[in-house]
Amino acid sequence: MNAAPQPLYEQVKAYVLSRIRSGEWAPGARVPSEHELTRELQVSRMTANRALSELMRVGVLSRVAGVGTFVADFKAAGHPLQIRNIAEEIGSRGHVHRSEVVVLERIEATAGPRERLALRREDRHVFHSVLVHYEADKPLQVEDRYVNPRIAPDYLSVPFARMTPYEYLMEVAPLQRVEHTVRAVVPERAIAALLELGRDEPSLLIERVTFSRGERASYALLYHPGSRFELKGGFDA
Amino acid sequence: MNAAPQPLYEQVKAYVLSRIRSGEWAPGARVPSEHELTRELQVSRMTANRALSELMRVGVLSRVAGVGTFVADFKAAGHPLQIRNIAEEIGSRGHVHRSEVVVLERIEATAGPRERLALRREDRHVFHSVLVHYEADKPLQVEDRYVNPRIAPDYLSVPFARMTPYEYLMEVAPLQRVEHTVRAVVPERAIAALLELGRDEPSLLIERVTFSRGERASYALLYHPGSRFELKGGFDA
DNA sequence: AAGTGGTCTAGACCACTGT
DNA sequence: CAGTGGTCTAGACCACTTT
Repeated sequence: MNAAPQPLYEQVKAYVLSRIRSGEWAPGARVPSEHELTRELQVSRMTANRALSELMRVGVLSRVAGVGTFVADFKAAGHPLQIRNIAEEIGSRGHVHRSEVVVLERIEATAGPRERLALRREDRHVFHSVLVHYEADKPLQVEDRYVNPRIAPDYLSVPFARMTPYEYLMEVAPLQRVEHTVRAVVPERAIAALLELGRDEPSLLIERVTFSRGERASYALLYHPGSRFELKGGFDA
Repeated sequence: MNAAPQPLYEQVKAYVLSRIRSGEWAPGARVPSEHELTRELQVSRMTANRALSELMRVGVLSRVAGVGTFVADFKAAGHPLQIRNIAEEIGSRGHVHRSEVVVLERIEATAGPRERLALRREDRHVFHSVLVHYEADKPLQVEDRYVNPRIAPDYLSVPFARMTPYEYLMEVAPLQRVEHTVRAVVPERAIAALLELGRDEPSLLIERVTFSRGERASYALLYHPGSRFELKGGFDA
């Protein structure tokens, strides 16, 4: 995987993340202090500090000066300014990602995908997949995706048990541009059921069109439970 | 060496940012190396490193080991979540903006604003305003805002018939940083009524904290009708 | 060879928290 | 009071790039 050894602080991060992932350190639990890590892992305090600080920055840990470091209560948060692989995002929060394929098919292109993928008249079909992504066994995203067959002709035979559609598309089609729209909606019943939402519970919907090699590669509707998902961002003026 | 209010590395960041803002260091220009900053600003190399690394992380600088540090090229595409004045935004769509003040008061700080504005113990009160912004006579945003009195002591006497809270705050407090969170919610009844929403209609909620002069200036809850509002963005990879 | 950023150490002082 | 995280220093070694 990576011939070069990881930096020490990355090893410390991995150590902490693995303990969180295994459930050994549950949300709210106390994490060893910098001083303790210094002794346990034979690293300097600055190195322990860097590891814990970075994990705090990405929301995995919560630190209070004078008190200690704790596993953060998890609240799923995506970054509106980045496109991230949801599997990676969940992993970086110290949780297990799992996905289920609900639909994987080739269909006649309907108006919505047709328009957003800017299909030509002779393109009659598109690939269509619906997956549910789970974070710690709770549904976090329903991914309703339409794929341009010109870009990914082998889409139907991708082993989605082992990789996400996002990962596959990144492999076969260099990402050029992304456009997205964020809305609050009450999803239709089928989507709500997959997200295990109650009646009239709101959902954060991200509509995303990706471009590759000058063409529209994929059009995805990403539904998230309003109660468990938020987009975070920030910037300096 | 450090009796200043801001940490040293923040001062170094401010130093670099001010030179970039003034145009002295244009995009692509070389920024002093860590070693040079060490001499120029009388800080240790680790401190200079932290400042430059953090500025790289947020996209202001670009660093290449063995080469140097440079001012990053501006991104061609805008951020999906820009801070915009809602009055301007509505105006740019060719519609009439109008707003109504529902609440304008000084209240005892409760836990939410207290935490998000990082108020000190001696700060007991905050300013609180609720406005409804209309686009072509339809409510587009309910702005529920808490303001740090240290930053805007005259907030209660601002003529909000003529300017938005956003405009006023931009005048009295230079905007330094913004953090926001986007969620899909069903708003409480009072908010829903102001937005003229039906029961269980979803709303896109933007929570926004603004920073000025190193302090948290304002904390706003911006509710939008899910059926009539969306956030759009895009960028090139 | 000289300069750069990336990392790491072993100390240090501080403000704050809990007991 | 002892423990915590936040910050800071003055060194150090490394891999890398440019001259």
